[in-house]
Amino acid sequence: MKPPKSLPPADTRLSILDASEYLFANEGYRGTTLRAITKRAGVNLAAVNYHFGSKETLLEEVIKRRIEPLNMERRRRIQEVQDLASKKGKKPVVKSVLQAFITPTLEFRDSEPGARDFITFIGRAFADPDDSVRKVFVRFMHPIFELMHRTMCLALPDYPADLVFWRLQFCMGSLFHTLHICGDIHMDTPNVSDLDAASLNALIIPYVTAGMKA
Amino acid sequence: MKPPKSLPPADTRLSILDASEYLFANEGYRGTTLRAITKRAGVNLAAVNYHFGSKETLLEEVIKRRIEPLNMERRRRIQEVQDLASKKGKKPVVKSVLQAFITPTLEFRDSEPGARDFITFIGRAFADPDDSVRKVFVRFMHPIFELMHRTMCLALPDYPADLVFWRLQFCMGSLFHTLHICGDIHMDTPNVSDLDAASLNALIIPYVTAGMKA
DNA sequence: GTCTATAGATTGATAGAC
DNA sequence: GTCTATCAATCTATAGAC
Repeated sequence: MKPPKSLPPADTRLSILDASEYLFANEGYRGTTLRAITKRAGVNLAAVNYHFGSKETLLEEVIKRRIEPLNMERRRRIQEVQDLASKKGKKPVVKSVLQAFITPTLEFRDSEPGARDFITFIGRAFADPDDSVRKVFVRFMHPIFELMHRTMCLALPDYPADLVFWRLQFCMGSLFHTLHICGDIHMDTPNVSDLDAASLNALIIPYVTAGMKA
Repeated sequence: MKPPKSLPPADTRLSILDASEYLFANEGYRGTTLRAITKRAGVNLAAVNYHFGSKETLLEEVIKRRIEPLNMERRRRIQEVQDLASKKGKKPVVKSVLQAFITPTLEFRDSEPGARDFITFIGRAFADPDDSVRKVFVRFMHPIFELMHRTMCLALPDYPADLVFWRLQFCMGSLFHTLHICGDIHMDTPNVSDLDAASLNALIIPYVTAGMKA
């Protein structure tokens, strides 16, 4: 044990990121003021502009911090499903492709403190009325969605690419809706917020798999 | 033809409702200022508070105007499916129950000018970071969702009510996501915004039906 | 009912001392 | 790097003339 040196160092930059993540997820980007962020982070108001330059740059950093490792894992699993299939000279399995995207999303939610807030944020992000929020998320998600689409087209070679595109959109809709209703700290929706990753996964995978193959 | 009397009368109250609907859908409730509304409506800034009392009451009226007739039609169709089934001594058909909710939603979108904006608004509403928006929509939607749940439980008597609940949520997620990506005037998503009600219906119904029965 | 003018509060951002 | 103080712009809402 180190001897206690005055106050804990508490990285200012990190505190701001954590506080912003919580507030952006639960009050929205527009509904979150720099004053609310710095108060929650326990830092000075001017610190946000010193460390991040602007509220918009802060948004970008909040998103980037979590989505890059998450997308890395998604990409790894999708690639794995594709490689395993091609090694056996078979098509990828629809269910496995969907799991490669959805399961790490749900697991990430329970993996570390704060990640749950971010996942709620994702759930709202594509419907966010604020342009800047949607644009940042779309920019990060577009490549991985393209990969999903290509892989799913391999799994369902007889389906038109447009149909696969729309069905993937329906899957995304189900997932995002689930993520934000589970994260809604303001609404009193009983038996919704207390499900863990495994239970949600067990509920959603059979549904989207059947819909995709319909 | 009447002789032109100075300027067209242009009901102030109605102009405000139409302008608010458009702006709430496309810029969000928080992102829409009373100044933007009155400018678009071509009326004086003070008119909003004179006719509606507050921005929040205006929100309520914008939603109520469209959702009451829409929910009436949904209720009528769900009831019809249920009655027809019980008259034949059979279970309601899963696909018909889903259609009774989804099809009027999509048809409403193309039924009159402005309705499309409102449907986009619905698509975003349940993920809206603003409490007041979610609360108003939830209040209007809760009874009709309960009716859907009861009817779907009749259609799938061997499925636990909780499972039916979650699968209905997944259906709602797919529908809402579709509604707002189709209405996104800011994002450049090709071959998304130009689909009519019938095409969307033909895409989504087989998907949600298969998922529901999975 | 419609208008101008403005109150009163809040916002993101910054200048400058320490 | 952190702080106080403050600017300039914005917001909702209202008072009061017409």
